[in-house]
Amino acid sequence: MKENLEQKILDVAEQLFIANGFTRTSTTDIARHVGCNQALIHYYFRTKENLFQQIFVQKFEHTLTRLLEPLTSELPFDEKITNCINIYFNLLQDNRQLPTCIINELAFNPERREFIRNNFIKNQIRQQAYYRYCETIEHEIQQGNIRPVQPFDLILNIISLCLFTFITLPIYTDLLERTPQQVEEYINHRRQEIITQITTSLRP
Amino acid sequence: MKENLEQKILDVAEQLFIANGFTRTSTTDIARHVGCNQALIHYYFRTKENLFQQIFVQKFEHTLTRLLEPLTSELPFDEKITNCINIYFNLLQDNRQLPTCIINELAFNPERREFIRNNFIKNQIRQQAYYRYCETIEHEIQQGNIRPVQPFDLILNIISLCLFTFITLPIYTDLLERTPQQVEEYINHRRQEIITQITTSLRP
DNA sequence: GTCTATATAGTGATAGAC
DNA sequence: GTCTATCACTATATAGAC
Repeated sequence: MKENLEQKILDVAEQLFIANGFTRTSTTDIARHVGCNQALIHYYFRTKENLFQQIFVQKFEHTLTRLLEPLTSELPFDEKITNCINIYFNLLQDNRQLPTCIINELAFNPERREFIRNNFIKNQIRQQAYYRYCETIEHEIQQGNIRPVQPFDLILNIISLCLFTFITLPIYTDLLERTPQQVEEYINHRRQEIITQITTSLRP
Repeated sequence: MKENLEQKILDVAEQLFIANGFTRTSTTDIARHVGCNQALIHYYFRTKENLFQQIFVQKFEHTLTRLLEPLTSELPFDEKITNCINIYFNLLQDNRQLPTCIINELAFNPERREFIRNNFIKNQIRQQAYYRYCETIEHEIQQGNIRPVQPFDLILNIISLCLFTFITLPIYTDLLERTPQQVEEYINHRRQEIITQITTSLRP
């Protein structure tokens, strides 16, 4: 039963950590949802911090990779941007609470930033992908296809607009009393608006 | 000493809550920073929740008002947008951790959204300011001065870009190992980029 | 590997002396 | 109004039986 239970703890913990954050999730909580004793959580992962970090690192790694993929696709440039935003939105629609959790942990916890800095920044494959993306942007600017913009700024603009939609989604839903269907419509509306917003802002 | 101490507790609590969030701040923490006993916090505010809510509501109210002000200024339209982003950036530079705290509390705590919904949404003065802003946008669109855009989307775009800069500021600083001076340069760079980004995206 | 029991520490909150 | 002492609770983590 070992393999199964360890994985189940990971799955349940992931769900609870993402939904409620690290401090709001207790090992007792996790155990109850798994259907086992609280001591077992510590048997497999020794500390709550270990358990969290394992999940966090895996999610972070995965997200970082997925973010860079659409930037280096072989599509023509204007389609590439649209494609990129669409992929981000698809990704976010399947992981609505993840960005809030990640940003939250990184914003409030210097040690977690320290950890990420030491383990993720110097990934060569990702760096190459990023350089390739930068070259594309500079090429498009030189060709006069888009306005002068720093590649890093463009990424920030896209991520800001996409992520913010989902970070504020519970707020939007509850404060404006939206039905689930209205929320889906809102997400797709924002998706289109952001595509328009980014592409029009890039015109030279 | 009453008046002074109560105010000092409020000040210290505000600082700690904004820096670390509600769950990460204990009343013992607050007392230690104030230089008094922990029981005193409860003497003045009875519960930690009370203390937090008092600060939170005041900050939220204040922020909401400040956000609407620049949208209804008497400036010509193109200056108005620039002015608006500049004011938001000034506001954020003086309250760098506030948006993370507010969004965090609202994102993870349904009761706090419920509370905000019941107490802040139906403010008549703010609603009038918002309607006035909407009319301006629609007028500019009809005149052909800007592209068709829903007023709510424009606000969301601006807020997304501005807030995200500050929400991710600790991450940017630590992960890329920026000096304080570099961080200030980055903020001002983003300020200019966002102004460019929004204004160019509005061209018809 | 899984359980019960427990050590240890921290929390928010209250009672009561001064 | 401010303090000490303490309660009731919850948390993480570990020891040890099975």
